[in-house]
Amino acid sequence: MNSNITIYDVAREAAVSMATVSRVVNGNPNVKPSTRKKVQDAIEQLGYRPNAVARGLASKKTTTVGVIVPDISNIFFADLARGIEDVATMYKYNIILCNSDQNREKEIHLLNTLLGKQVDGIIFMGGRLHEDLVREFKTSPVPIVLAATLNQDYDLPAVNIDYESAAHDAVKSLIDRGHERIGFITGPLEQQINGEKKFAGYRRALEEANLPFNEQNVVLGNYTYDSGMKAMNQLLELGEDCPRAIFAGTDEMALGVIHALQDAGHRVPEDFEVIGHDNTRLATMIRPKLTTVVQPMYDIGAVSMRLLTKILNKEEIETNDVTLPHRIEQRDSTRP
Amino acid sequence: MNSNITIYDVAREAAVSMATVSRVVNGNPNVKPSTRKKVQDAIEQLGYRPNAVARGLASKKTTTVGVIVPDISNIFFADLARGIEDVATMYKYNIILCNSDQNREKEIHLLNTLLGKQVDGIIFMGGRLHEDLVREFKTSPVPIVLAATLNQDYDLPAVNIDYESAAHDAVKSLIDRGHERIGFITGPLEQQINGEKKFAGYRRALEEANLPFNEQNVVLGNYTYDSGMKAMNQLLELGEDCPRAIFAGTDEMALGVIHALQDAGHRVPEDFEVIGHDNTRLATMIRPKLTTVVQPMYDIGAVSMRLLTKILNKEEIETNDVTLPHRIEQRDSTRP
DNA sequence: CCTTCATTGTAAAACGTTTTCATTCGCTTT
DNA sequence: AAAGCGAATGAAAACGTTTTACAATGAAGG
Repeated sequence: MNSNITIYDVAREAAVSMATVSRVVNGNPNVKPSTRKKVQDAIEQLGYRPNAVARGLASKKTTTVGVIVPDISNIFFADLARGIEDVATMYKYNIILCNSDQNREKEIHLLNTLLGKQVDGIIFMGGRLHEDLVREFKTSPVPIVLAATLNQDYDLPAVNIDYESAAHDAVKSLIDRGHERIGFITGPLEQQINGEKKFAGYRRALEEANLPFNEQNVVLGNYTYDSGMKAMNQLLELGEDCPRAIFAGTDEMALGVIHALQDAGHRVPEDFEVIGHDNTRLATMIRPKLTTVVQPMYDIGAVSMRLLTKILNKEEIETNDVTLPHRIEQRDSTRP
Repeated sequence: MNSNITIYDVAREAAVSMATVSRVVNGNPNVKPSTRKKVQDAIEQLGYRPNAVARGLASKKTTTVGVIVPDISNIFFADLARGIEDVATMYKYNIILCNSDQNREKEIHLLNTLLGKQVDGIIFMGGRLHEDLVREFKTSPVPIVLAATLNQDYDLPAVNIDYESAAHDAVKSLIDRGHERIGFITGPLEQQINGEKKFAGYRRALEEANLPFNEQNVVLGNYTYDSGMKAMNQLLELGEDCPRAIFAGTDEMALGVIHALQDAGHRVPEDFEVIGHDNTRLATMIRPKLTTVVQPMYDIGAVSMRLLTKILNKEEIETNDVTLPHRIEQRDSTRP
């Protein structure tokens, strides 16, 4: 309809130059009110809609940022993405969303695609940061911030919670309830967040209570419900030695744990206590409701995007590496 | 690093014209192999990365499509989005993702933003299509396809399942089990999908079985878990008259229903049978596992995007209005 | 009434591609 | 050897903005 009408048409209609039209479109104050009015009327009349691509070329700003997540259909990243999008909207940015499936080559490819599209910045989420990816990040022509993603050297802008401490708190709360054997169902240990952080927190809590670490109590999952069930069933095979308190690395796995337990005829929290991690909406959609570590995904997304805007605007920044607070939400999968 | 090097630099380095560089970058066959090689080497050497914005301006194609969803943090739309993104990637498109919150003004605003960004097409999801939005859609300079979204006149490209029939089947299966009072927990009736389709299916199933329609058996929810609980509790207040079979408009509400029932000391499926709708991943994350109508969200997304690419490529199209099959996934919230 | 300095407006040069059209090149064909 | 022809290349004009460098206008100061 109006997609073929240009700034030049508006200029002609309003009998001014295109620079003037550009000024009014961009809110430049150096335009006489009467002229502004004239131009606005012309815009209205013609149904003019500025071409963002041309604008991007001329100004070298696209008001678009790239977002790379492992998988948007994962409730966890979906929440994060929503946080990002909300503050992006607030600052007039749009989001190009990409799924990486945590695949290193895809990640690099997506990064290059996004840079080719001239995004003004990028927000990245991923489990493991390969060195070559980090290298690319560091030489990127636009700022990149990590959301809920650790990098070895902590020298990239990032927003996280303190995973070590969160895991520690969760496990300690279980210990404080009198448990001596604590199961830990974790995601892949290659991922720093599991292997270095949550796991360390688990061990620290044990040590502080002078409890022995027993390898058979930690079992690997892959974040999914099914893997949580499977992991719990594996623990149950320990028989007498099976831990009666479980800390699961994600809520979804925790649900699997609880159902595996219930399917085997056990009661939660009477026979077994379980704590999850993330506080996704799932946590309240199960009976018993899940006690869980709250990782504020939405906030992490929002703060990441805000941090990115700060960098883009060259605002003063206290710290590049922000740590958001966590806490444990007490529900019914642990005893009061 | 390389973001300032242009096609012109490559041309100089390879001692050819920029037109030739453009040719090799775009895979134009009319380039002598030796020249092609020379250019590719220069590209490699300089780390040249084509500027998609300039490209978009010159070619009037951005290989970007806009996606408008009510709320990406909703598992339902997240799945859909993943389907869209996957086939978009397949066809070398990127996705600009926007949340509308089903807000009419936001929807219109987003549409205009996307058109301003010169997307090649748009995929839209939303509950209710206001007339002015439909008008904008019809005059849009780029194709728009509706995903899991109805429009009154069925004259826009769209991908859906047959909601009326799906609801009918669900309710009929309940009737076939001997129920005479069937509860229907629905989303807002202004939304065509509920008010016209699912509701109609519900009534048709009743009629076909010569069962009376009773208004008190249908109660409104807003798609959320909590609203499902609340709705069920409201039904329970009917006491003796409370239906013992419930059809819930979404899985999430169905979970709420089941938990409301369990919290009140009832057993599912022994005392009450429940059928959900959508078959989100939630369906298997509850005990009893949820019997539900499967609406293939991922597929709807994927097919929508595929349809869009067909339109963009001017491929032959059988029909603009595609209906995907549905079925009922039998699980444990209904008796065998 | 003439300077001088803001204030507004203009013209034109970027921005980095694609694309059109013309030209040149390297071979056959005659 | 000339002509012809398709393939390969190049020159330059879009594409629709922003931005820069100026010019014109008008008001204020002397």
